[in-house]
Amino acid sequence: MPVETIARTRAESRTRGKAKAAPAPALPLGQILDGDCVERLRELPDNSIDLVFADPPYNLQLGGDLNRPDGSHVDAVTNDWDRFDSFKTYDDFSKAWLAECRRVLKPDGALWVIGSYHNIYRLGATLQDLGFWILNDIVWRKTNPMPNFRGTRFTNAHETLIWASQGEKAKYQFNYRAMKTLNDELQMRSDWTFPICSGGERLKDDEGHKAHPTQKPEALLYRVLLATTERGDVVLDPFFGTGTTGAIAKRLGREWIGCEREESYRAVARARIEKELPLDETALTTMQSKRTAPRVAFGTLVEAGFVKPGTQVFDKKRHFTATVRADGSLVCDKLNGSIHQVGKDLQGASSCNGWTFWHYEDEGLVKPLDAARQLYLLATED
Amino acid sequence: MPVETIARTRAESRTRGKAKAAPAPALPLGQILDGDCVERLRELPDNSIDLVFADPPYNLQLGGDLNRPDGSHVDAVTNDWDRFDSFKTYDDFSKAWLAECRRVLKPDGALWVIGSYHNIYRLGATLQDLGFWILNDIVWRKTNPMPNFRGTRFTNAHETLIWASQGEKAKYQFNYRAMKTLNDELQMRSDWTFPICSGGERLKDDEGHKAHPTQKPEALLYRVLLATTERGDVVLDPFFGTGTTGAIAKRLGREWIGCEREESYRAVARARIEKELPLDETALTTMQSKRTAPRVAFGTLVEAGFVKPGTQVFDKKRHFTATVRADGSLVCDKLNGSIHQVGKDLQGASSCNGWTFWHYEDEGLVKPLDAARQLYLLATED
DNA sequence: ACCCTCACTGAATCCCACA
DNA sequence: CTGTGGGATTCAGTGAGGG
Repeated sequence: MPVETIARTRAESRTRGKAKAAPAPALPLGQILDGDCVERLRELPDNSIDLVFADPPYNLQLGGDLNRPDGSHVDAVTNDWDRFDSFKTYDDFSKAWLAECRRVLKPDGALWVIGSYHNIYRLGATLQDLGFWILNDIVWRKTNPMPNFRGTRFTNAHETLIWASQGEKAKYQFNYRAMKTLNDELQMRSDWTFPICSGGERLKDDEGHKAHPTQKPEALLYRVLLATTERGDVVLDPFFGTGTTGAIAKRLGREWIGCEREESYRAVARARIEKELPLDETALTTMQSKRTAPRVAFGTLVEAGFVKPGTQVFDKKRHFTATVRADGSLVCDKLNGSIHQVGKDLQGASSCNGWTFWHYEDEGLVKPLDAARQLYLLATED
Repeated sequence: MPVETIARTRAESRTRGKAKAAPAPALPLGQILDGDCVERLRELPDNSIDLVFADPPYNLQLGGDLNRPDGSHVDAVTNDWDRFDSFKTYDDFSKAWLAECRRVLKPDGALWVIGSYHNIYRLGATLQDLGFWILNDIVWRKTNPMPNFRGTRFTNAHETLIWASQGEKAKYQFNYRAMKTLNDELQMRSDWTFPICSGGERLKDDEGHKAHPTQKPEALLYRVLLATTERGDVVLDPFFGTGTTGAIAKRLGREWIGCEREESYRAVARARIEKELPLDETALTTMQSKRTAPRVAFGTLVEAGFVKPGTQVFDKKRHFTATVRADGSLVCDKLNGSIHQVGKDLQGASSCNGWTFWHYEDEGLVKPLDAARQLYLLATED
């Protein structure tokens, strides 16, 4: 059975009953609602949202100041919006906004929440109490977490996301194939590894201070939206902050609605999303492709002329350089083998994704081999 | 200095107030209590346990004859449970055994629970409600999880552990230095990677079927006990299963108590622990934190001639220079006081560790004062 | 251009013995 | 109980600046 047919059959068999072409006109798409999210959500119609992504206050309850061993001061989250008197207060708050989310979500919609050990057990229990059905919990492993400066506990190196449907029997969107492709043809697991949001991605105010204390990395939202929405879906973020959800939704061709109480955050988010450009049709189609993306061997790209034998490939820091041979193997000094094998041996690592490890130059730009694979997939699709 | 001596000295200097040498005679050390854990825990004295490790069941239908804490009978299979009823029952059950654990734990004891997204949010919220204070949550990343065969969700590749103390202000045992050593001199993080329990480690019955459906890997218990107990501590496991906790406790020189309702599991556990051999003294000695080392006043080093009065000391960048006086105080311009005080004032910092801040020259080499302290400790041991 | 050093930073429930 | 003060404690990354 041709893969395309399989895919179309699956698409046709879906019964989420979305009306993509004509979303309810009342929805304030592409807007950041101003004010308390529970109140503003009340104004939205029932059954109108495809996905909620929520990054609520964590209720950190920090003690005194904290200094690094070098004496410098740690800039902690001490904002008013993160202060709650008790678990009861926090649970009541959670129940209120989760219940509104549940109402505005379509029956086949789904919800993501993110938190740390301070609040995630409250949130998880509350959403279960409300009838949400947990599909997975996801661990975001930080490659560069803040250390535990006093040596008192384990380094808190992860945050937790919960993905839940409207109920045990409810349908939900999961783009299995897109996730498997993204993960080099292995099933996407429940542990995701990303750096924290820093560098150029971290939004700053005019004085160079971070615009928001807890800005999330775009890669996280990218994966969430790619995994659990379709093009044109409406994504709601009740704690919009500086608008990472909106920016990535726009990039991926999804509609979005945000709620945010702080005008300073809203202003940053508006400017940011304004600048964001949607990916073009072809890129989105590839990513979203309903056909089963065939597994592509590197050798196929060489065969097809997308990578020429003799091409020099190198890692990002140009510590290693290898040469592509006609059969799709690499050679570097005395080592030779697949792109994965050689990358692994050179680094002395236990494994290596050659698609992302090796790079080549194309029109003066350095690109990962994976870019060639995408081009190939684009060209051979029809 | 032999490590044993260090360890003994440090252990003696600790003030957690344990009575290691003579644990309460009533404790059934090295025994697997037969029956419902809530009932059997009631027979244990208050404040007698150092650590609880619990791997509670979440498929409550396993037992078949489940009783609510109020005594009413629940037939999980035939009763038409609604969601609320089922969560309520599970939460009541959790509350019952967690409360008993809380009672038998010493004030400075701690608790571990392990679970998956099915039950961990209930457990985490319940233990918080009871007053336990979460110290970390830990993600066990499985190197070889069961794939999601139907491609409907992310591969569920982890389980979650929660580590909690008796309360916000309560003390707890954390062997920071041992963990850092175990992790190649980097702080141990909150994500741990282990394979699932399989191969020779997986206990089988006579017919080759696995003896217990959820046997945990020994490596997991090894790290838990190494991190949060001392030698001689009493570890309680209320859901003992095939006794991984007991086996590793015995191996690591910890005392243990188990509860298990199923005779078949108890039999497997007894045989297993019987065969387990404790590690010897030398192997059990772990890296100790400086925090537990005997305290040496800087003046003692001056008295003992390890640092001569009049010695010039300076910070690493030689921004500051001070002179050692006969009483072990430093003087620099108009400032004088302890090595810590002067370092602190000179930098305008909130605190300063003079041992590592100040340096001196010895045979042409620049060394921190801490080097002199180490020499003194070596020379004066025993 | 490249390398090296230094300064800075990130959702953090972050000390403890002794007087 | 509180207050005092000794002194233990950090990883990956970005970016600026100098050589």
